[in-house]
Amino acid sequence: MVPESKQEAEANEKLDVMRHSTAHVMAEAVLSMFPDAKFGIGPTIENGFYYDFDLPRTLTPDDLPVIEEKMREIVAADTPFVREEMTKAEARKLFAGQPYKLELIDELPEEMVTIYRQGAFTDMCRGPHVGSTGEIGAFKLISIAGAYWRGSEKNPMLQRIYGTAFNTQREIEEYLQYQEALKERDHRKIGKDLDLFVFSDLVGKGLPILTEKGSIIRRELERFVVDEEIKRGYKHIYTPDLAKVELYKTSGHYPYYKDTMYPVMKIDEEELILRPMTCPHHYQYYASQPRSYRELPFRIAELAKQFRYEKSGELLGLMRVRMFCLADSHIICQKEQTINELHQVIDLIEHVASVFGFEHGKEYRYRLSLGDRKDEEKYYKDDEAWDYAEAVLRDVLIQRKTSYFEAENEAAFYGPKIDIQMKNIAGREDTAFTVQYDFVSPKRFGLTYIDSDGQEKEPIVIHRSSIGAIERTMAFLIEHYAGAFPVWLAPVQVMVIPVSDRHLDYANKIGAELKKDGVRADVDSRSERMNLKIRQAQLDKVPCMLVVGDREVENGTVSVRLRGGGQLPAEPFGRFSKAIKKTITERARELVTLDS
RNA sequence: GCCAGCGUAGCUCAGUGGUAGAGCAGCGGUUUCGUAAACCGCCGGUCGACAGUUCGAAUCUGUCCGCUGGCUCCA
Repeated sequence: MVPESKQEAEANEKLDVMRHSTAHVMAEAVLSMFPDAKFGIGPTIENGFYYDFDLPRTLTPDDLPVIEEKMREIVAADTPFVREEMTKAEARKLFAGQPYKLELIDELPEEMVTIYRQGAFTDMCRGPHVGSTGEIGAFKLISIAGAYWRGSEKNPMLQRIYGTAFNTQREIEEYLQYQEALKERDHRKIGKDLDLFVFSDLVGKGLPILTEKGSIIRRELERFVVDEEIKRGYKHIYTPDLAKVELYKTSGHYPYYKDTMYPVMKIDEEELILRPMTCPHHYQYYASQPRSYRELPFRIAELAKQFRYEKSGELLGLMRVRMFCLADSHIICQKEQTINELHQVIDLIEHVASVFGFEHGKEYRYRLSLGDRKDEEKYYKDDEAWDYAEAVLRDVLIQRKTSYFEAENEAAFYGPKIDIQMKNIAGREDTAFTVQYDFVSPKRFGLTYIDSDGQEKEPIVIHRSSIGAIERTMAFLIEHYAGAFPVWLAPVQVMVIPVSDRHLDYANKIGAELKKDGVRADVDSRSERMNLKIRQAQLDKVPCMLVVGDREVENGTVSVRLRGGGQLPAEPFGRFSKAIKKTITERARELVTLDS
């Protein structure tokens, strides 16, 4: 998101053209292997390209080097890319045996289409392309995947080949090495290495078990958010994870969520479901008594477990699960209070993000998620309310002078939202936090308040999550810190390491004192060498190691080794203890700062 | 859910038709050591599950379960 210079922009554009041409060369290679191949589309993507094919047999990874070899021959032959224009009628004749291309031709608004030929391969394509196949740089085919034609599961599934291309072989190697390095940050790998969470086939997929260490992190996050919200005027409550299905029919969620809800449980003439959302429970709390305008904004918050059926192929570690805990809230307010409330919500989210060290424009970006007036299946019908709500959210973002992007067809059924989008290590973007404007629920539930003029009026609801779904936020944090958590989140904050067994008493005394003060300190009392203990504490990413030997016992000091490898001179224990406690309460990201 | 690949000890992995191996971890011992791996020994697996082919299956086939990469979907 750093603005690129003119030269960079030109170089990137050139690279993009070359990648697109590489996709065409791959298509030619595939055509030579399968003369009956039907072609889908073959665009460029970040770092490479893909092409979708309908082939007489499924591809295996062994096919990739064969295709690559064929591609190299095409590049070596240095055949020119030839551009041609023709009428749609002519194009239909040319692509008579290509049903997918015919479909695309039919949908083009222009009368003329452009085609590119190179060697035996002809494709309908806007271009541009490199002059000839010899201009193609270094490339490598990466993987095979299934992909529905035009992205709809109702369409046939095509075979997609992903490839990467750069100007030089060296850049490819660097890129591949970088990809390998990213795998080391994958929260699933770190979760296993640091023993943060596990899965059991018997418990079920998408249902993580947090270990003791993982649970410490979660508890810290929960304490942090609950305290912060209570400070900011939220009422923190508990509501049941189950509800009668009628609740969700009343709320209007049922038709939109029935595919993602778990089946109804019938018991004693009642029909219960595991809740996919918390909102209707919160409305029932609000509606339990008549409300005055003096009580608004009425901010209800809960760490709410929610249950959603996600297709098995969509599950991803802690990032995508079937039961998650959302730091959820519903703010019921007067229409004229919404803008101020929205600012306060975003202030809270930005505060949380800054404590985590997530930077706007780097780790996250704002997405204004809009509805689609024409899609009455997916969105509640009320054009005027949509226009108003979208304008309010847009104004809030503009008032904050923050950059954002707009996305059509990403809203909730009850209104537009501002989503805080974060990228995971694999480059996939997900919603971390969300703020939603809801003009539907108050009507559905008959939520009202008595205004100062004694009239009964309809409020607005703002749905929001402050630290998002805790599982997902943990996943983002694990990847963000690569497992090296700031002290307040670290499962073990201090590891006391005696140099030899005779220093154990002193080590235990220090450990006990830290624990008494609420510091998560462990003593590595095994009969092992100090070097091994240091190594293990390093691998476990323990922020502070206190090495204690003869010198420390004698002087009542500790020798502080920091996770980064940095080492502080021997410190009086009291001074270290004070410093670490300060680091923890402040939720600082520095490991320890010793006052002079 | 769909397409493809994968599943061997707690972890990382070797073993491709003749009946299972390494390193680390764990356990027992020796060592008592100053900032990222001391040494010796031991234990550990119905090779994801179930069916089939075969004289014989970790290895071949089928079904199921799980994981990985995509597609679709989403906090």
